Amino acid sequence: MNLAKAYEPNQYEPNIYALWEKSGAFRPTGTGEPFSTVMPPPNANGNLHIGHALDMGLKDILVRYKRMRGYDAVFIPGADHAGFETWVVYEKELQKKNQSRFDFTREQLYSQVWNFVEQQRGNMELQLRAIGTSASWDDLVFTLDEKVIKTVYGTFKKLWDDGLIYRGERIVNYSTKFQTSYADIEVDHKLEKGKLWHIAYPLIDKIGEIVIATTRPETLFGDVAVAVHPEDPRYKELIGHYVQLPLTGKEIPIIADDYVDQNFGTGAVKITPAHDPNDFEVGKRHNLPRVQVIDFDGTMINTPQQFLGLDVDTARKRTLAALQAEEVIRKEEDYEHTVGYDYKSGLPIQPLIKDQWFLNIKPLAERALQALDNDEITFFPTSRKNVLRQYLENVHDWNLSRQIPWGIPIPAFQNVNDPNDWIFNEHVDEKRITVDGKIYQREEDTFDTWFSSGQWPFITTDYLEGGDLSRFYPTSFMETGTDLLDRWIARMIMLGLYTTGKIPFKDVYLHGMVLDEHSQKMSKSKGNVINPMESIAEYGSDALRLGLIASRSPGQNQAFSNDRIIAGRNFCNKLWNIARFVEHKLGENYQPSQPVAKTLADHWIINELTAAQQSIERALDSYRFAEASESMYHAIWDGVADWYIEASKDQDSPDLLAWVLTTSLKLAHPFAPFVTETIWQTLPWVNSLLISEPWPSSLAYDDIAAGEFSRVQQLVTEARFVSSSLPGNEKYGLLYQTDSLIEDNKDLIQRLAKLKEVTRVDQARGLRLAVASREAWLDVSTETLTEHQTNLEQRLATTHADIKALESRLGNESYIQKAPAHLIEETQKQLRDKQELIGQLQHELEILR
RNA sequence: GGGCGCUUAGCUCAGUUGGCUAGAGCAUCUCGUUUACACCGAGAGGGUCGGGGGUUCGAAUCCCUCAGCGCCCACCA
Repeated sequence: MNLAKAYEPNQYEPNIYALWEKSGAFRPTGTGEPFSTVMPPPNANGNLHIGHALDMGLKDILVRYKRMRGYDAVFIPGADHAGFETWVVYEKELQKKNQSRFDFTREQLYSQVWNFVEQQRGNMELQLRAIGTSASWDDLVFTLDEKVIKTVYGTFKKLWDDGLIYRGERIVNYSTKFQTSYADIEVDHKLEKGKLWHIAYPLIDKIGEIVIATTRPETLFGDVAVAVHPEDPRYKELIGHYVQLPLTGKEIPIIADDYVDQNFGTGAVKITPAHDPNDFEVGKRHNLPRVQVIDFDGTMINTPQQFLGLDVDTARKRTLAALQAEEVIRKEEDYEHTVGYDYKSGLPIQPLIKDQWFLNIKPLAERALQALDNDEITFFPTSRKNVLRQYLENVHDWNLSRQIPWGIPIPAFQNVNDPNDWIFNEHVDEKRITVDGKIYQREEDTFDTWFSSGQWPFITTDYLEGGDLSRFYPTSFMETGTDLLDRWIARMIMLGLYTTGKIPFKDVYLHGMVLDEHSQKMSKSKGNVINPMESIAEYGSDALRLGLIASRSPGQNQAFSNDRIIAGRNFCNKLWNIARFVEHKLGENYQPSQPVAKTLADHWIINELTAAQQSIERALDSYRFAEASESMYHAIWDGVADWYIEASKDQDSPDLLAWVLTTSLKLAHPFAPFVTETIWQTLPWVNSLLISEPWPSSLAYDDIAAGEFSRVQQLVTEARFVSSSLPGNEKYGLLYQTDSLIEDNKDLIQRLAKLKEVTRVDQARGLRLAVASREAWLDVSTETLTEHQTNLEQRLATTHADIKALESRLGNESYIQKAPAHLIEETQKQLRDKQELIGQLQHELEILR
């Protein structure tokens, strides 16, 4: 088969993927030790970004590697309904049509979004195929599949029965833009320069005033008290007295509470239970009323007429103006504090009171901490374990409720006659149900997406049901972005341990962000996004994968640019051309016999590839992807292409050449699946899929012969180096006296070192090559030789310095006593070599003088 | 206020428990059309591993300290 001169990935990739998929190669084989990894489900209606390509690439390398090593390997794919994310997109669609969520019932909205997602869902899955993901598609799970909902309800019920679920009125993080509450970790905290206003509240039954300090004057209308520290001498006597709230005339009490810090602000705090979590707690302790002045849509309510309906920002300005007019602002100071922002809209989060479902997660977190303490889960990088521990030690109750229709409905019903009577029931498609003669109305909220995602490993493996894939739980390898450590990894560990009693995965690998070439975050607005699909179209899927994993270490954000993809593309082309050479050399009908090493180069390349294989294994077994890929890259490019292929032009060893090609393809396959399989399919002697081939097995070789080839290399390298440093671009001849290595490899040496000829002579002349244990001269004229003298002198000087260093190391008694024997031996050998070299160089200089 | 990480060649980064002359890709310079590949080959230059101190026979690697940068967590108005 004639291969084109350059590898054109687009011509082959889709067919190769189809070939794999049709053959069933992605499915677990059922034999061997189980190895499993679960896909962090990409948004079903989204497009893959560069992070996904890295994410999937890393897992796919491992799965392909394990598969070849004989594991019963599975990569379980998924698709995420991405509750809130998708909802935000869909709500925009509604707005375009001038519609609002309030025009529809939950069921109507749910089915509308379902259709919306369904239309675009194929996209993401096609893209996963384009990046070469060898996922077991038959086992794909969508996060709204029935079995997911069933399992989630089961978990919810268990938590409910264990008394860990409660419904309560709390201050929640509320997005007034999207009209839903958030979990704590979905709030972005930003440090901001603001103001602290000191406002005087006049006393009612006494002369004087009390000055409070606040950053949020607009919430003043919701004030129900002023709190001071019980021991504060400034205010002690005022406790129990009343003040008049400016602008409203409302009378509110001065109360005492330990929570107040005497040293902050004025030592007097306005208490607004409806709009501040601390105040909420104070309010509960003192049995204060709650006055909500900011509505769920972000506008003012329950205020004097002039402020009604204003947005928070405007309300603040007008309030301040009004207070100014009443002359009650005593001071205005600059103040830096953190403000919570909606991670999606960028608008401030409002703390508002809402009835929500909470999970008391402390007991689950404690269990997870135990697992961490027992090292049941290994983290890559290890430092993330402490980050996770810190998070687990500080978790607060988890707000599970979301006020959006696109998600898994919370299976709870409320007694219409008794608001405190809630029951668990799965009939969420009915608005009202009757149980024991009582009528119950359903909860309209849905679950936080992460509540179901947190159960992903045991859902996708059907562990609770004991399904076909249940043997894969706990999963072997979990890999995702560092940003998901708390929102996903932590929850999977907690919910996995709680529900199954087992850790959900043994190893966690976290990758950093893929940044642009200037280490900036990629974003559409900056226009610095590298689109994986465009890269694939231009350079090929393998090129992208190779480029992404190069020089990348776990947990570290790293810059990325097209250069790396191009380097990957070039490597694929190199592989391609190796194959082209080999196939041409072997002929169209070649059928290999058992390969046996004959030439020195044969022994050497077996040694090289075996060493590379071992280093790839070591690296991949500890998830050092970049290192594994680098070993593979250099073994093939430097070892196979630059030396072995060149050598094989002179010394024929067809069976071994075939072995070298197939071994190279196998070693490269996890990293560059498409090009290796494409080549594999062109080999006249194979009738299989590379993806299902076993990992290479070793071949016998002779260490000494391999070492001999290294000596040829040394000679060649020296001849090249000296030739290139000589004036002009002549080809020189090589002269030698008695040297069987040179004698036996004349042609090879001549070709590799680009020599005019290699000749045996009785009387040597010219320039002696500085290679230990070799007697060889470049046949140069006397003039050239003279010009080369400074060169020689320099080498002599550096060699002297080297010898000195080695001698002093060996002269150090502590070194001899404490350093390992092999190191000392090595040092001694180095010294001997250098000494021999210096003898040769000195001899050369004497001749010149 | 806590925690994590980074500082190594012009650029972007590797460097596993301390141990060969500290590496890679890209970039730079010189030479080259040898029947796989110019998406190539051969060769070269370029680093006191952020500063200082310590432990050690030996430190980019471990410890202390200083400086600069980045990220995450946190309900003090």
